[in-house]
Amino acid sequence: MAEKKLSINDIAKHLNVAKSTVSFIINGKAEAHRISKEQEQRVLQYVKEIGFKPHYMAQSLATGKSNSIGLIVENIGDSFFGPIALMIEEQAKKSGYRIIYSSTLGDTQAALSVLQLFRDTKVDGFIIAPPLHMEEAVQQVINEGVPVIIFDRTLDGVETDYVGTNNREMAEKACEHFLEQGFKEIAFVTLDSSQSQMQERLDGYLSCMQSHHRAPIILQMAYSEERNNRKQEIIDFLQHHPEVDAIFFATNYLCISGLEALRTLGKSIPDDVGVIVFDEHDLFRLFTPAITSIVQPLEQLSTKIIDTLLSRIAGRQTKQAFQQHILPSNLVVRESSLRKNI
Amino acid sequence: MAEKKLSINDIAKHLNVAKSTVSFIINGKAEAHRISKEQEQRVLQYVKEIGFKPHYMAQSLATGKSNSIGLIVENIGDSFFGPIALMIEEQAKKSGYRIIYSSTLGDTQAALSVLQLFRDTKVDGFIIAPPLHMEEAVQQVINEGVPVIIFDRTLDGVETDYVGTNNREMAEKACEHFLEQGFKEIAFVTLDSSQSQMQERLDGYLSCMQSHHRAPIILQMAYSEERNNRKQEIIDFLQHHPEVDAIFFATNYLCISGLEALRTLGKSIPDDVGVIVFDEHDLFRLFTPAITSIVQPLEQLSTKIIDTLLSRIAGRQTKQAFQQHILPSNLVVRESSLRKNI
DNA sequence: CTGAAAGCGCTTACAG
DNA sequence: CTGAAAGCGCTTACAG
Repeated sequence: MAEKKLSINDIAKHLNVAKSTVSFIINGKAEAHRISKEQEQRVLQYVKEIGFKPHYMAQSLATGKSNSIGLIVENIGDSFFGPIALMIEEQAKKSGYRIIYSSTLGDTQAALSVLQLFRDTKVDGFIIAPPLHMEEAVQQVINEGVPVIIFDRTLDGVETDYVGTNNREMAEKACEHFLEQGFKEIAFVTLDSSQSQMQERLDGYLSCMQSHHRAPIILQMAYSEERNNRKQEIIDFLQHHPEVDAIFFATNYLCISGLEALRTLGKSIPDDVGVIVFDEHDLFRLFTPAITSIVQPLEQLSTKIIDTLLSRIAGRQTKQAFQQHILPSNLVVRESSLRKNI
Repeated sequence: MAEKKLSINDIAKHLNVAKSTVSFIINGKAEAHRISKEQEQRVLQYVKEIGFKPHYMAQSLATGKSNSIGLIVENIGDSFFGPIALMIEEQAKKSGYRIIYSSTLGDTQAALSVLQLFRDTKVDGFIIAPPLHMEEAVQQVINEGVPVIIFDRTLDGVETDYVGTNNREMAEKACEHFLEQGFKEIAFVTLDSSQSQMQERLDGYLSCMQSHHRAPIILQMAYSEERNNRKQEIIDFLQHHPEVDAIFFATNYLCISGLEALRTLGKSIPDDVGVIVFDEHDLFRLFTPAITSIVQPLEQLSTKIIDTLLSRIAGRQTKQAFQQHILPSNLVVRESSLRKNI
């Protein structure tokens, strides 16, 4: 059954030409090497006939290119990273690149080891939403000349392209919106993470509270927490803070746990507690009441990420300075943040 | 900056030993080749010192192994495939395999071309949730001796391992549950796809209806349909079938569109219409009312898929017959399928 | 116990 | 216009 795979060598022999001639023709460099049209046709014809496909590994070894991109995200099964990964893949495919991915689940060790693995694989470029403490390792990759795009959260002191959203501004906007609607005691439920996007969201919240002379009420949780523990932790928090009449969740999964907690406590939204969440999810659109969300422009983000990377790989921008691309999100106001009787 | 990458050759030269000796030692075959402990220590020590990592591509080219697995799913951003991909990756990582993935979005052409791409990459094995008409291409891969695990839907006539769930049985069970709860006119909303898992779910529904002498009411939609069109199509369908008092959705995304449709129509669940859906989603747990779901054992499925594949790759099961692993799902009854006033 | 050599399948100066 | 040859970095019979 298993037909023997033919090589460029076999073709050369069969056709009585040099290996290099075949190689040139296959790679569309026939003209550049002034190979006769007849030769070219003959080879192309035969290549098609036997369905020859070059051996990627060999090609990679010889050229030093792998035609693959390493994608390192937090969780490929997440409603933020999943769709982004899908779109990035679609675009990469058009340019002939494969995606090798890995989910870190926020674990720095895991991220470091997969970064090493991908380096060994000689990926042509990286797209990374890094966990904490990746600065050094990522900088090293960049120093080796491999293009890296950082997204979703920045990496302090690392010089490379970044794509993200206006976290601080949107958080502030969400908070202001609560106040405009007459909510007074606004809690912020977030991760105990010093990742930049989390810090920015926190900053936005704090800044709003401060300028309105209100005391911040904050719950910070571990990323690794089990879903059930998260729910319980939120319940405890709310019981210790009965004054809270609005909650701003810093991520979609925190909000999901939060909605479970509110349900358990029998709190009604938005009458007892208003809700806003950073990031979108099918759940938030369809929940009763629908949840006000800060929606990131996933498609634009993906496009910007992959375009920037491909340009770097192609070397078109080698001299261009690294850029910070901030694509603004959108506050989609739904029922959960509207005071009915204002 | 970019330090020159050292090769096995450099090591050999530096240490004054043969390349092969270094290779053997690095690959733990020192003993088998009766290399002296001192040599081994000396080499290992130096390897560690300079942080040498073998070049994967070169290794692959020489051995014919790539240490990577091709994962082809419908949509990596989906709440079924996303989590499965995450778990498969976690497990594969432990055994030193990378995952290269691609989403087909149900498009056979896309799937064929990525299959070819992965073959050229010399992946060591495939995990595929195939779209239609992949029989021939997949069989060809198998014939070349590359292990393939098919999951979620079968491929007619293709001889290989399969991992899936008891679609037919669960669909029947869901339908029976509706009837027990006093629902009479049960509609089935599905894809117009002849994929096996869809057919099995349809069969289960039909069989239940038949044995209770009820006429089936079916809506079949295209996978490629835009979300908004899907919603509208469901609205039209329900308006043409005012008798419907329960809907069984064949997939999670169909149900999401369905919930939007019901909301637009102002129908209340379960009083006007009961709802059950095949597959789980955060939305279904937290929706008001919570939606009864058929929950697949994602973790078990992932484990079975990757274990089976790794065994095949290791050649441990070459002689073992191909197997059909059917892991049963669970009908999680929630509010949406309970008749309040029965 | 160890080393020289061929080979994996390609690319690319270089020489004619 | 075309071909012989070296090289990418590894592995693995084979010979001593």
